[in-house]
Amino acid sequence: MKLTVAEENYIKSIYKLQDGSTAVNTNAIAYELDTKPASVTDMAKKLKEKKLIDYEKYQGITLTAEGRKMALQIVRRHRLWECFLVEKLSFSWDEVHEIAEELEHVGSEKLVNRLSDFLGNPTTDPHGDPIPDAQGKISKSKQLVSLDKATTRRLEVSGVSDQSSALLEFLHAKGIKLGTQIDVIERYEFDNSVEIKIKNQPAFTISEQVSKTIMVKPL
Amino acid sequence: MKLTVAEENYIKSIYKLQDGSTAVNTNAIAYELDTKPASVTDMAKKLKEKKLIDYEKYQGITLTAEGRKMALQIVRRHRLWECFLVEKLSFSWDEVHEIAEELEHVGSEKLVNRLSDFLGNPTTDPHGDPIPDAQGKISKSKQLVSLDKATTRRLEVSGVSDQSSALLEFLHAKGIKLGTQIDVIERYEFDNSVEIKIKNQPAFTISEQVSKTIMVKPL
DNA sequence: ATTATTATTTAGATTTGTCTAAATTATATT
DNA sequence: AATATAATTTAGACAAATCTAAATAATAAT
Repeated sequence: MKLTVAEENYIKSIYKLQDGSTAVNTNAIAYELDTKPASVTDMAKKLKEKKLIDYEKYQGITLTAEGRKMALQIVRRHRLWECFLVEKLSFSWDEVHEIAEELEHVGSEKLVNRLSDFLGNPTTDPHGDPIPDAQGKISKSKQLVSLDKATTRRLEVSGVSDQSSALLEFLHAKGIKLGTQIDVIERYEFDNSVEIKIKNQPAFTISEQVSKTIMVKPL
Repeated sequence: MKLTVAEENYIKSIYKLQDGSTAVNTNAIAYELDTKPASVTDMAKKLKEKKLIDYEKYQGITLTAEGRKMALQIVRRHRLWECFLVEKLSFSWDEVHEIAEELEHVGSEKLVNRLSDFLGNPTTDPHGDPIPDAQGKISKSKQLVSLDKATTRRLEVSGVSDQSSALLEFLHAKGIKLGTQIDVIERYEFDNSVEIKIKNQPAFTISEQVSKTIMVKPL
């Protein structure tokens, strides 16, 4: 079944918000897609008609198996294009999201699979998020910890859990990117800020807000 | 100015049909875009409003300077993606048009220019058509002859002037692709068919209809 | 020059995706 | 439990892009 761009964006948002098996509520989707709750209700009826979501009035939304399959395809396309943009076209980490947002809707099965081959069938995108394979299999989570919860001194940046341009630009400016090694100098309890150091740079402090979004693995 | 996909497709068709300075008529555009003349009239009003075309009732359509600029950008994007698909993702000559038709509407200046760099700034696409540069400069024509008008025996295929899948598949099946060397064995006057030979293959005959679409350069 | 034919436009309707404002249902608070 | 607040849905409207059918203009043929 061929979906419109709008339908794909709804499916993607529902997938993103539906963590585990929680039903997603109208307001959250509206906020995520920068639209109005009433529009979400309208679209919910269409997607239910197409059997991509389960939906009963006032009861929230969950993806059907079919819907989840579609979502994973879209996520796959998005993340593969992000890889392409970063690795082949030398875009920086923080520039790719919006462009991939457009490219992900180009729907040729063959194109996606060839692109994947061309990139060497990567399993994670430049933000550290896993890429579903052609069958829709995806490694469950990043199995990473956010910087504010990490327990070791020396860490490697493996992703960010927020993709707003504002944040990505901030990280870019600070020289924090995928693979960057970080030493935790100090944690300040009064505001949960963290002082960190990246090699060849003076130490600096980041807020709790930011440290919550930086996903790291211990080294 | 950001255009919708529909608007871009109209601009592209008008550019394609408006050879030299001829005004393009409603019916031709409708046929090209597989739509109805009435829809063309509707869109013509919008595009005139946006100053992309000159249009007076019953007088046909021509692009303004601004419209031509847009058209060249779209053509550039289309042809660069075709290069990418053929050269990097190993698509065959006859598969790329439809996919590029979708990719061409992804509108990031930076993306197109990076893509061009990545491909080594090619000047012609896999069909032999010239690619406009970032400033919209394009080498006027293919300066090639169609096979039915060629005068020399030995030729090299440099493009096709028709991009219907039917034709491209036919050529693919016959082993005729960009760069293929052809020897003209015989021309039959009664139906203008041409007997040709490709190395390592038995000779075969193609109709006038087909030979008119194959663009060649003498060797 | 009149008529026939073809091209083009208008008028009114449809679909998709959206919106606002009002009504309804669910949830939280006292 | 009654009421306030928040979430959700309905109803009715709108813009974009399209369509059909009818009307009008341009062109060709007699």
